[in-house]
Amino acid sequence: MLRVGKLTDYATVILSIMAKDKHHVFAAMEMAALTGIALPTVSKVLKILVNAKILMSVRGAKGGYLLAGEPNGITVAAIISALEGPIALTECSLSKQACTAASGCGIRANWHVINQTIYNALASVTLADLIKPAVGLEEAYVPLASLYQ
Amino acid sequence: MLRVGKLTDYATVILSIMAKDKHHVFAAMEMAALTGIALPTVSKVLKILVNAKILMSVRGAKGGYLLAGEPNGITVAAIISALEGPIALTECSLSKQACTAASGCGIRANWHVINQTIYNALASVTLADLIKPAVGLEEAYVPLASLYQ
DNA sequence: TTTAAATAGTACTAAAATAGTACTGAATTA
DNA sequence: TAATTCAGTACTATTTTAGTACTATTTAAA
Repeated sequence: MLRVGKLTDYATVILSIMAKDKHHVFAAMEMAALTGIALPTVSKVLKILVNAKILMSVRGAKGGYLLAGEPNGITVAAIISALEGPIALTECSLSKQACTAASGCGIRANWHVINQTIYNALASVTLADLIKPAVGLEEAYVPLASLYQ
Repeated sequence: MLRVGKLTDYATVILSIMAKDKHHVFAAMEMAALTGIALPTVSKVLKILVNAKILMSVRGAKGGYLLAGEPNGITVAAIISALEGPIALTECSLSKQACTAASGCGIRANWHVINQTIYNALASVTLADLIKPAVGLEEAYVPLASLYQ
């Protein structure tokens, strides 16, 4: 439901490995070996992360990649945005008159609130949190409905 | 980023229209006219919603569709699940030894927490909320990070 | 200075998911 | 019994995503 692509998944794994050894410069091939992901694919993900300024790259022999900042400054929202593109909700696919007449627009405004809320939530979790041991699921409850009361 | 398909979008529009006129039996063709969505597509969405027990159907002449329950009992999570299938996170796409060795698994557990949290949040919003006027964005802040402290 | 190692960028191909359509069958009402 | 309307299935086309290939550029070391 919250569909994130495989590349995003790869990115979190790659970044987590880097976060645990912050000053090590990882070559793409090294990362491919560590994760089991094919080299061209790892390479693609790494390039995307550099463009998003989440990673820095060092070119030439002995080059590679390393985190551009501290793990607690890299948010999950930033990682997802880098891989999945700008946060685009479903754009209005109804004709404008149908939208207004059929009361679709008000719904969409509410959708936007929900999506923004979820984005904010993801922006509050960082790579540093991600490499901590997982918390218990029973604690993971955020009542979004309170926004509507 | 939180990508929901077009059909899910259609579903929210359709359900909102129905929620505003709870006892009216809407024929598929009527709904197509109201929304501007092509009849076969509306029909497809309606059938899916019936299977998910979000809608009831009345067959035969003068038949159609209507809500199976009260708007405040139909959650956004239920609507999304109906259209997008069971909430499937990205399944582990790394080899098992790489996963364990490369510390990917701990990350995935954290992913699961985040996804579950977002699901819970969506489960707290109902169709009744969705047809209310939208709330201001500045209020829409849910600090997920608190889970990690 | 040359060679090897490594990233940068672009473009392409293949596979998967999604959206939309068509058609046949079954139920209900008039 | 005829007309209306939903039920179900299967199919096709489109779009998105994943993955690959290739060339250029940069840097370290021999």
